[in-house]
Amino acid sequence: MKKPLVILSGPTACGKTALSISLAQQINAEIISADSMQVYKGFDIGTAKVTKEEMLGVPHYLIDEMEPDEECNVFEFQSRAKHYIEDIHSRGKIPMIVGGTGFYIQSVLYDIDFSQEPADRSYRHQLEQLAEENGSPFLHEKLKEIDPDAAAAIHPNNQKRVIRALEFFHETGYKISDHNRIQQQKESPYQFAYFVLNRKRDILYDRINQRVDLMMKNGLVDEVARLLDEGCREDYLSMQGLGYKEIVPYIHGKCSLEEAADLLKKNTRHFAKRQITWFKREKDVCWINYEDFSSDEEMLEYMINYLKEANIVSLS
RNA sequence: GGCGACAUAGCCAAGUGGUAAGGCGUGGGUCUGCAACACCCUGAUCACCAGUUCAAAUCUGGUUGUCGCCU
Repeated sequence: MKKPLVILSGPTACGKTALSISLAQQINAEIISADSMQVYKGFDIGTAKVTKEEMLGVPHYLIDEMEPDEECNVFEFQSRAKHYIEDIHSRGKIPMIVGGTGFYIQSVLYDIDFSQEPADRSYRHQLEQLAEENGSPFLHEKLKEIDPDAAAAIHPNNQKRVIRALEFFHETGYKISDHNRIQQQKESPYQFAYFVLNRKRDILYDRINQRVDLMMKNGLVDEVARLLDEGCREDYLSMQGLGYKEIVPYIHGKCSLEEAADLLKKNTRHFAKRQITWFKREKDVCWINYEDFSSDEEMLEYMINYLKEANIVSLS
């Protein structure tokens, strides 16, 4: 029998955190965060990171695990998450992945194979140089020669993906389109339930706007200033997160506070929309539309019943 | 009441006779080692009516509305 795994995701600001803790308490689960930004130490207000108090004693992993100058990526996330899942299982508890980074969730849920040798950066830099000099479509032409399927699937303007496809071929000798095809057919090694919490669009957008206002009130600017003081550089991956890349220009006097806040709201709304698009094509998800329930208790009850039927928690 | 200006998609906005740029927002989508990333797609017949003309968002007259100035 496959081991159980519960996933709770959804767009930013939909209310995942509070729900996840209630659910974890009820089914005796421990939480693994699937959030590409909450892994960084010191990035608290802008990432709406769970506080110790909010955790109510539920163990959390993959939060505050990396330094701001380190670079998290799917592979890194996947290997750490797998390790925690195993550990939680070994103690007879249920691992619960909570967070909004769909790609990270996917990597663990389907145990996607990233096990090739880590990229030697020089080839990537070479390609970036080439793109710089000859334009992005030039690389796309090269990709067409070695992997027409990948070239057809990736837009010529999407330099990052074109480079990755080229890099993959360079490293492994295989076409990334073949690799992807195989990975897509994988079945999950887990007995899983994949909840996606969502709200009506206009309500979600309202919540996002209000949350940004709250972040500003709670000292987001101070947090960003402090990170800069501590030596965080603007080009760190960690500083590219929402709430950071918008505030830095304000601190450097390049825009007004209001402009920065408006931009942050807008970017966050766009992000939420992209997340929803991602979940729509993820198979086997159980949508939890907030408005369909008359209370949080009713919603929790529904989820627990679903888990029972899916044979993830035992009937009792 | 008089004079003047303006009236183009949800918003901003180009276009002054040949059959509607662009930006933003919105909506949809792609994604398999940077994913809170990167990338793609998405709309109007130009306030209304009448006229001039082969041809009008672009010219003329009227109507309505908005803004400004004047009494």
